Amino acid sequence: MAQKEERCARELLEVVPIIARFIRTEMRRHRALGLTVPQFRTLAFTERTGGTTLGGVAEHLGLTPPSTCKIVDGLAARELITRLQSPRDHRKVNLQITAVGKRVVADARRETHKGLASILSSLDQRELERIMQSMRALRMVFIGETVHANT
Amino acid sequence: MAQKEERCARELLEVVPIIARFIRTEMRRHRALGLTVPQFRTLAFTERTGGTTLGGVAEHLGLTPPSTCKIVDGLAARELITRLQSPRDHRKVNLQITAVGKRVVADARRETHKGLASILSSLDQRELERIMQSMRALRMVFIGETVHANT
DNA sequence: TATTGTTATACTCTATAACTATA
DNA sequence: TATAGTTATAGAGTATAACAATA
Repeated sequence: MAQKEERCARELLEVVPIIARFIRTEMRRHRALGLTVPQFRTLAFTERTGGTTLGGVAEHLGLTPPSTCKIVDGLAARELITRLQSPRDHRKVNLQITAVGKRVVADARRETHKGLASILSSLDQRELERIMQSMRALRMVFIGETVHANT
Repeated sequence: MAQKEERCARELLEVVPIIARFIRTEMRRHRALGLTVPQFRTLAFTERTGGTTLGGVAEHLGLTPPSTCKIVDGLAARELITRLQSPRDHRKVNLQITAVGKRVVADARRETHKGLASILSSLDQRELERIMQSMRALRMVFIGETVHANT
């Protein structure tokens, strides 16, 4: 056995990169927004947590601190995020999404959802339901694996 | 209506990047092989088609010719692929996977499958079946969308 | 003139190594 | 001494624009 895992793995390896590329392109298409996927995820995480640190973002994204730092650099330069020394521990940096950041991430989310939904519209309700259940199952196992923490 | 598409889109937008990152990391982990995802996909496509052209790969990956050219540069430098002027149309370049390329892509595929399958092993048979069906449905709609052609 | 591929240039992602400031 | 973050450096992905060779 473990044969079904094997076949399932093959499907994921074929299909996930295709959808990932679609998302990336869609995210980039709306030029006024112009977010990359990690930038989008960083903004969304910072908003969802109501503020975090660089280390928190790094763990969420599964990236090293230097990589994360550069992504945050870009967001801070565009004033989508603020970066302030933590008063409790001066080594830490508190990240907060700005009002503009909130608007941009909401717009990017809406536009990307629209692009995805338009493709999904050719599937019937049963298939959509199945995909949602699959995504929930995958999220659980992959998030359990891909270190995570909110600091 | 269109509400289920919308929720399904949201799930995809959350979960796909996580799995994509896992695949990328897994692909890179086995350093002897050291393939990136587009390199892997290029090799796999070249092998599957029994030979293709640069334009063929570009369409398959959904990338521009210059981007594709650079990816092929890297593969050719490592002698995983050969690049020869087409005898019928001298503008075209025929790509062929080499023996070493075949070995490398097979190893990368096996290792990545192993990594994915080990995570999937915590899911039961019913869930795995559902994921496979979902992936097949998604592949159909996204490949229909993401231009494709084999030259 | 249109097509195929390449080169030039530029930006982002991502990593490792080395460094600064703070605890 | 250990931790949080940054800077330096480097390789790969990706795009647009400009170009060469061929049809």
